[in-house]
Amino acid sequence: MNIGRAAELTDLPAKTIRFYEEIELIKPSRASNGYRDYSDEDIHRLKFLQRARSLGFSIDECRTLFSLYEDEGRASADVKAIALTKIEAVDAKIRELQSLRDTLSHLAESCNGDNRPDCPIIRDLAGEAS
Amino acid sequence: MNIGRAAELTDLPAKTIRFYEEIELIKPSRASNGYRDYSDEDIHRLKFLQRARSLGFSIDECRTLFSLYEDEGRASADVKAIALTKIEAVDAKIRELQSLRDTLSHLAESCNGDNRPDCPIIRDLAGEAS
DNA sequence: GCTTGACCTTCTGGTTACTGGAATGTCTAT
DNA sequence: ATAGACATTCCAGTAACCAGAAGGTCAAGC
Repeated sequence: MNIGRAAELTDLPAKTIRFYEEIELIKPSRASNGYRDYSDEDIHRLKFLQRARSLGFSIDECRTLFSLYEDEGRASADVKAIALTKIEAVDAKIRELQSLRDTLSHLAESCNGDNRPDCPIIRDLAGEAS
Repeated sequence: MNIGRAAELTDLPAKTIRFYEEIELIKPSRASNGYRDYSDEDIHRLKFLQRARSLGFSIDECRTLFSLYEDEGRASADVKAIALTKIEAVDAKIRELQSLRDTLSHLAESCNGDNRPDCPIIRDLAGEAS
């Protein structure tokens, strides 16, 4: 099937699908007219990618997940380890953003938000003690 | 003063300081030997940038904050609006990450993490119903 | 005067994961 | 024959830098 149909089925933009081919995540065959021709197996891989990416895994992690997927002798511990590492990274990011959020709200709350120029946010950025 | 000293004072890598010049956030003068020469005012601007970036403001937002900083007739409401918008964006990102985290922990928890190949995480990615 | 090492310069290319657009070719239907 | 929807490749741009190469400058020590 053509790339347009593959895009529909996988919820991925055609551009992205071509990109995945360029970085060798998939290797669809070509029809006689030069158009890419996606098999059900290709679609399956693309869906796998779509899901993994939406779960926050990087392209490189997707490669690893792919190889585990294809490895019938895999240990589920290896897959779980990747997931746990990702969870830790997400947690760290959340903590970072929450701390950011706290600082920003403190600053915003202390600002009158009126017509006058005096502003604790600007003072903070300028390094002046509040 | 030289870029190395500016880097020390502002907690920014020299590479980053050169980059900020390239995108015209600062315009240090040059000494006769061609070396960049940073004034106290330059350092002040760099520190402002460092702080604003660490608070999560984009380079473009930094430009706006700079112009507000320099505008003696600014309304603090304008600054506050930027901060509030940023807080909303941070909140949205946090919510997104938390939802991600939930999905990932569910998957991880349901995985034995042993030597056997059977793995609900892989099954999920492969689109198989659990 | 010469060397060494630390510092500076510019320039190019890489990072992540795409996205947009131009120029061109193909298919399908009227 | 022509229009419109699709496909192709290739180039460039996004955000905010970082790494490294090739080379110039400076201060200290011998």
